[in-house]
Amino acid sequence: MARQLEEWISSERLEPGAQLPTERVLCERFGVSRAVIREAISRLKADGCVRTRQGSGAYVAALPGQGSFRIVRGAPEAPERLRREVSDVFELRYLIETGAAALAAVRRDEQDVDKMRQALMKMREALASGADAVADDDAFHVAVAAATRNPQLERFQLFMARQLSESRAPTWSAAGHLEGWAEQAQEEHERIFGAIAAGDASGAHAAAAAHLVRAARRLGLDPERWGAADKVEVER
Amino acid sequence: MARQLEEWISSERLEPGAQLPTERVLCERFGVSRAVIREAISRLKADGCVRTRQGSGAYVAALPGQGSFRIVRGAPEAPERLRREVSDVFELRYLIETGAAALAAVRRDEQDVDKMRQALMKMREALASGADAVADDDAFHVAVAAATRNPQLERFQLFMARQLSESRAPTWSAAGHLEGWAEQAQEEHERIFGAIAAGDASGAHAAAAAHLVRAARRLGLDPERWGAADKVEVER
DNA sequence: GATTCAAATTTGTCAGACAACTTCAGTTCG
DNA sequence: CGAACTGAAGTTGTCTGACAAATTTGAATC
Repeated sequence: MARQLEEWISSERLEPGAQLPTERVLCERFGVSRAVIREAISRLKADGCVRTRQGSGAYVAALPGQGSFRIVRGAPEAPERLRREVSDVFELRYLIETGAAALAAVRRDEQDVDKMRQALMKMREALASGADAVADDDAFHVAVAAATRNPQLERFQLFMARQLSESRAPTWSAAGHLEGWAEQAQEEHERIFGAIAAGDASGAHAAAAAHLVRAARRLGLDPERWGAADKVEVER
Repeated sequence: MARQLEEWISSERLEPGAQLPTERVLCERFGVSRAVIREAISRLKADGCVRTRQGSGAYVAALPGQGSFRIVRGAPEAPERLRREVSDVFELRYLIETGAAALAAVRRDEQDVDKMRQALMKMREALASGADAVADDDAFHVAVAAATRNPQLERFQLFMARQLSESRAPTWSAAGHLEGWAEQAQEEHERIFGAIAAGDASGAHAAAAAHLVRAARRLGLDPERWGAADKVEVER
């Protein structure tokens, strides 16, 4: 229902600042009661794209999707689109996580290192027993983000981890263990950890980059062109 | 009100899957009517951290803030916190936009270049007339993101631009013109544009980095430690 | 012990009412 | 004539009570 309203607003090309029809009008237009309209509007308010003023009306604050960032999933009937989306998200991860690893290497303290070590240990155990360690995989990457001392970065990593935890499933599945994917991922994690613990920013950057590229390959994606993003002249 | 409920859920340490109290109970607990509770819950549903099943109840789907990413603003009475937050967001921008510029240099087509050129021209005019060109500043950065051919990246840029358009205001204010900030920004933009148009990935990366560092300085932030994020060994 | 069925519970929706606030036209006064 | 005041109309915010739809629960039955 809120979805319908949102789409209607989009289709109506209401620009920011424009006033929405009154609740009563919307009730008639959609053939529902005021309570339903109000709940739909409150969802739009939560999304940040509508603001209301008592006694005045409801106004468009921003276009849908700009108030908050969320990863849109392609419909399940479009596997090609989904593949493309996952690939795009991985590229975004590449930009952020490689930089985050480098920052973590500079700013981490003993507590951060401990958290990473714990996650690594759990993954090592899972590796031996053939168990599933997706949660620990997530925890490791979140610990790295937390070590940057940048809460915004940490929250973004947390957010992406949740959106992408399915993408880690193949690595830790039965097939993943057999193929050696889990072992390979573990090795990559250890290398990232080592560089961060040693305070080696460029090493951490490189290790994170290698991890992401290989993770993408394990998912059957094509990360060949990402490299352009860090062809940097070392100026310092 | 929804904010209160969300904080209550956080403070209650309800884990994903846990059931919320019934609406009637929440009514008593908060001393409001069912309609208010329902609107608050519908906001939480929009945030993706609560799901409801008719006849059964409401359940925690994810911890608050993980369903969608949004930049939380510190309360206006805490300028120090706000400064820190803006600084953190700029660091995030640094990671993403420098990489985006490099990718754009590799993937841009003639249409992308046109859009950037147009935004630049408008800013140049604004520079001459002393006008405000925040919108064109936004448009330029969005055009760069669009040129990466990664819709996720573009949407993220769009999202951040909206959150941060206030941070561009000082540059284009009357004071900004007098201080030469607008002119300085224009120069930086031209350099980014030149590198992208020429297909020079590392140049675009460096130009974007310089722009962000200087923009941060114009806001009185301290971007000294960002550099760690791209101390990369050039391996290729 | 397993199944079936009805009652209780819970969310979803509807309708009407009033309070709080905004807007605007008409009125009044300087 | 202009400005300030006034009040009515319109709009959102909240409350109340009711019923529909779905789920859960528990007792009766086989």
